[in-house]
Amino acid sequence: MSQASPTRVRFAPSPTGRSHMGSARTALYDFLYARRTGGRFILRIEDTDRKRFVPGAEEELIEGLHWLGLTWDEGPDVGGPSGPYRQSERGELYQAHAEDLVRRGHAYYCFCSSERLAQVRQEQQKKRQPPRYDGLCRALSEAEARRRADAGEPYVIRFRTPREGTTTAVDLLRGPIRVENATIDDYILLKSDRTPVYHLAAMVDDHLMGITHVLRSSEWLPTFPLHVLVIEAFGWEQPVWVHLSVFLSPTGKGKMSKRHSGDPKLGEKSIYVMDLKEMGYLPEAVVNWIALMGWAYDDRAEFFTMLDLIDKFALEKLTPSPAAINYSKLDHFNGLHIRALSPDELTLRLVPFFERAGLAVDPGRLRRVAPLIQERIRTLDEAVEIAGFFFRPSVSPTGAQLVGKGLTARQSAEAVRRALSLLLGLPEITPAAAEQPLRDLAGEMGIEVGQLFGILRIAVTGQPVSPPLLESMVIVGRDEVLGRIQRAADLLEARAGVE
RNA sequence: GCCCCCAUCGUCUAGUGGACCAGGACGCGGCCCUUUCAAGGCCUAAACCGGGGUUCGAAUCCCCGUGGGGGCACCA
Repeated sequence: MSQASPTRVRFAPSPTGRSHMGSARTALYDFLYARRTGGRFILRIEDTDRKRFVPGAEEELIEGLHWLGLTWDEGPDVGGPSGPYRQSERGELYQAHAEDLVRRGHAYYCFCSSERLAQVRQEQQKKRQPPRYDGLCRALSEAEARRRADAGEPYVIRFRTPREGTTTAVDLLRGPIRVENATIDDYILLKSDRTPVYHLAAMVDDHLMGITHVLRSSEWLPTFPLHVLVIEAFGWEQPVWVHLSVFLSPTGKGKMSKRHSGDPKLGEKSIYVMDLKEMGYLPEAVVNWIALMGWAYDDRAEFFTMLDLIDKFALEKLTPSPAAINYSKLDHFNGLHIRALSPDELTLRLVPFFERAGLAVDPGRLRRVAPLIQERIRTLDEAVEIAGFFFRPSVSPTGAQLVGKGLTARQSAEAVRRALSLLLGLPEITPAAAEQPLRDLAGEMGIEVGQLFGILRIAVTGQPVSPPLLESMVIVGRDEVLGRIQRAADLLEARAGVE
C-alpha cells in the first residue's frame, strides 16, 4: 500500500430501504479509515434502480449518519470535485464506458429478451446446471450487432468474460481468492434502458472518484472476481479491496434482516439506525458497539469514543468471520456512555424522552434529577420510568402498596406517622439532616431501616424502585413531600381499620 | 444443484509455531458494598469443530471432512 496519494474511501449505499446497523458499520469504518489516514471520505448514492427507489430513504440515511457523528468531505449534499455524487445523475458516463468496452472487445450487445433468459434459466435449473447466460449473442459479429441495434432492437451490454484461465482477486482480509473464469457469467453491465448495473457503475465511479480503498459487504465476494476483471478490462488500477463480514441475527442463524427487527414502539429491538435513537441509545454507544463487531483493538480496551477509534482504527485488524448481533452488549456500552456524559449533557439528551411521555419537563429540575439517575439507567427512555414522578403533580400509591415488607398495615401506619412528625420537626429535609434521625426511628421501632425507607419511598415517589430517597425528597420539595407522606399515613390508617 | 467465504467460551473477540493447563468483554452465578434499584469492587463456571499431516513443538501452517454463512436478477 503506497501512501504516495491520499486515501479516498467511499460509502455507497443505495436508497432502497431503511438504513440499518450493518451499513452504518461500513460507513463508520470508511469514516474512521479516512480520518485515521488523513484522507477523504466520500458519500455516493447508488440509485440507478428506479424500481427499487424508496422516497425518503436518502434523507433517513443522511440523518442516521449525522446522528452517529459521521461527516463526509464529498457527497450529494456537500458537493465536491468528483460529482455528481448520485449515480442517477451520471448516466452518460456509464454508457460511454460500456460502449468503450464493446469497442475494445471486452463487452458485447445482447438482444436476448427477459423471457428468453428466464426460459434458459429454467431449463438449466431442470438439468441442475448453474443458471447463467448461454452466450447466444456473444458470437454475434460486430456488424450484425450494429445493424440490429440501429434497427431499434432493444439490447443490453454484457461483459465478455474470458472463457479460459483463472482470476485472482485479492482481499485485504482473506488474501488471494482464485476462481476459474469459466465459472463467471457474462454479466449485464448496461440494461436495455441504458442505465448501468452495479458491476459497471460502481467500478466506473470508484475509478473516476479516485477511490483507493473499497470497504463493502462480503455479499459482494461472489462477484468480486468479475469486478477485478472489469477493472482490468478498462486498464485501471485495482483499489485495496476489503470485504466486511455480514451481521448475523441475534441467534446466529442467518444474516440479520428486517425479519429479525422488531418495533421499538412496542419495546422491541430494531436493527434500524434511527430506531436505535428512539430506543434510547446514545450514538456514542452505537458507534462503540458496531465498531467492535468485526474489529478489535487489543485484548483489553473496549470503551471507545469516536476520537479513540480514529486514533486506533486499522483495516488489518478487521475480522473476516460473520458476527451475531448482541443487544445486551449494546445496553452495556450505552450505560457506560451515559455515565461518561456530563450532567448538563445528560439533561439535554433526556428532555425528548420525557416530552415524548407527555410530561412537562422543567429543565432546571431535570438537571437536578440527572445525577441521581445517571448510574441507574441503561437507555435514555428508562429515565421516564424511574424518574417520571418528579414531573407529575402527584403520586397515587394504594394502601396495599404502602404496607411495608413484613409489616402489618397498622405497623406501617405507625411508622409513617412517626416519620412524618420527625420530618415536620426538622428545619430542612436533606440527607444530612434526615438520614440519621430516620435510622434511629427505625431502631426505636424495632424495624429494618429498609422497611421504613421502603414505605416512605412508595409514599413519596409512588414506586418501589426509585433514586435515593432523601435526595429525591430534596428535589420534590419539603411541602410536597410532607403532603405525600400525610396522605400515605391516612391511607394506611384507613387500611389498618379494615384489617 | 453450482460457486465463494468463514470456523477460539452461549455471544463479541485476543491470539499470526514455544511466553497459552488459551487472555479480555457482554451475559450467567456467587460474594462485598447498600434505604430500593443501579453503579462499583472481588470471585466462579464457560471455548481452540473432527481427522490426518508438517515440526523437537501447533489454537496458530497444509490437506480432507463437518458445520455455519453468503451468492447464483436487465437488484444493490
